[in-house]
Amino acid sequence: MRTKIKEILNRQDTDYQVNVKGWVRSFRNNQFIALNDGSCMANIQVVIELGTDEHVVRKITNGASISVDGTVIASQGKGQRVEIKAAQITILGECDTDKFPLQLKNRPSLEYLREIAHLRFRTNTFGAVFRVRHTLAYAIHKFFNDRGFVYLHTPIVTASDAEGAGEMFRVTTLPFDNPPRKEDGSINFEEDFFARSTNLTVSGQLEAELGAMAFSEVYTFGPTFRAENSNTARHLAEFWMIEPEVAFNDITDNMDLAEEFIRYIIGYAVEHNREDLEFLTQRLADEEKQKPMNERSEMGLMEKLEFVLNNKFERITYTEAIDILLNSPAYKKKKFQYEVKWGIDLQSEHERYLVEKHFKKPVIVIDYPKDIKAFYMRMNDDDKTVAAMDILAPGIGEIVGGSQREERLEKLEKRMAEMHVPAEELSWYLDTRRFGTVPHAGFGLGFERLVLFVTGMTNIRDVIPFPRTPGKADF
RNA sequence: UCCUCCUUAGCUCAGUUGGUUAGAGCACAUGACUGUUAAUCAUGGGGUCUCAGGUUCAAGUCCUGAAGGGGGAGCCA
Repeated sequence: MRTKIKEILNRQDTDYQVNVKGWVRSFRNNQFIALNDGSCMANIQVVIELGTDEHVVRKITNGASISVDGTVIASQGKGQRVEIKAAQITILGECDTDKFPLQLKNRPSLEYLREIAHLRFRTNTFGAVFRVRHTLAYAIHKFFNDRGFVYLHTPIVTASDAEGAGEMFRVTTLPFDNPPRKEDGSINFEEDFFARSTNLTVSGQLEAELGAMAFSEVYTFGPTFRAENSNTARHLAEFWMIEPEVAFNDITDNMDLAEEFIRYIIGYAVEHNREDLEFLTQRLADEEKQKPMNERSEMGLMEKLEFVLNNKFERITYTEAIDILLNSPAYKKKKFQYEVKWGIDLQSEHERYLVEKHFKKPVIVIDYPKDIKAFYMRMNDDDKTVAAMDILAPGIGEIVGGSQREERLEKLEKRMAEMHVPAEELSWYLDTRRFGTVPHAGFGLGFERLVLFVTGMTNIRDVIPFPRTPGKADF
């Protein structure tokens, strides 16, 4: 019966028999094995007896997997509370140290580790990142479940391309070299698997709205796909998104939900992954030391998370945001590259100024001009703005995008016509407005951006196990 | 997609004005070592200087192009 290393390190007593299995992180002095099984950041020290079979000892190398039977005892040395006095060591899998790229004393770069993503889980950094990622995913389900939300599985293959959230990946079984064609020469998708053109989903929102019109509160949490040629540290072609949708909620309820949600899951991670987050805090601090003074962030990672937990998000309207920017020293000194005036979409530099310089905390911006937002967002009484909301986070930018949805059929149809959204393809969506429509609101949160924020990592490719980006789909 | 920077040993990096046989730390191998903590000590092996052209008596170093990567921007989550 195997015991997890985390369990042994958490127990207060000693002098009991255990079996542990894991991977060797280091082997010192022909005597001390640092063993890790991924259950926690810390290794356990295994002490081997004099006279252990030399054939076995020679195979205890960095990266090798072993099984150890022995006794947990109070450590005879400094540096750890307990250790395992080994009675029997079995080599499960040898590791050719000459070829194994991970060594404790090497400092491989994150970029290099990305090329060996199948092995990077065995490093402290990625062990911590993906344990935190797991905890966040669990906390998300727990948050919604505790509040009576139904987890709705929206389709991954979709015929809907009406939302316009981005370029889509086509799904087809038609032959590439000689697809069936119509008389006008266009490809005849009626002969395709689904008898129509289909794509990978860019968002589950429209389908989530259908569920909210019956269950009152639903959420989706699944993969989404965007075929944009985006090469940045904040974009992936395949990423996971959380999209709650709540009937009877207005934009203020929506903000309250989003804020409570973010605070809850961060708090859950801080509570359950403290060791990992403290390691990541130190890692980030070490990385920051490489930067010039003026580029360093004012807060450490743990400090930042505590700050978010203890401070309300700032809430402003788009119009107020524009005023702040127009009156900012940065604007007066012509520091902004892009023009600032009412009606523009806020650029990265504007969002960064508001979040990182002006408010120095997460900011919720609402009531955007209708022309820069999607057709389904609810028109405000001024007829110029819509009840949209974006949550902007320091270092990440937009982490949440949401809105109160337009529940009035005539207004929705009018907006769809203005924005050239094909109403006939979305008749199922419009049915919700025909049959017992209610005010409702929801938002989308990019899971990897949340993981970035919580782990203090800076590249989104380092917080998803196997990143898919333009030109890259390894593993 | 655009701008910009980078590519030298398994990894992280030096490499001066274009000039002899391209270096260091770590890793790895061999040996020593039973209380180590990124263990330590000794010895040793390890290079198509990303690739393809070009300039030159001479190119890791200069020029052109390609590929890969980083940072920033756009699109967004």
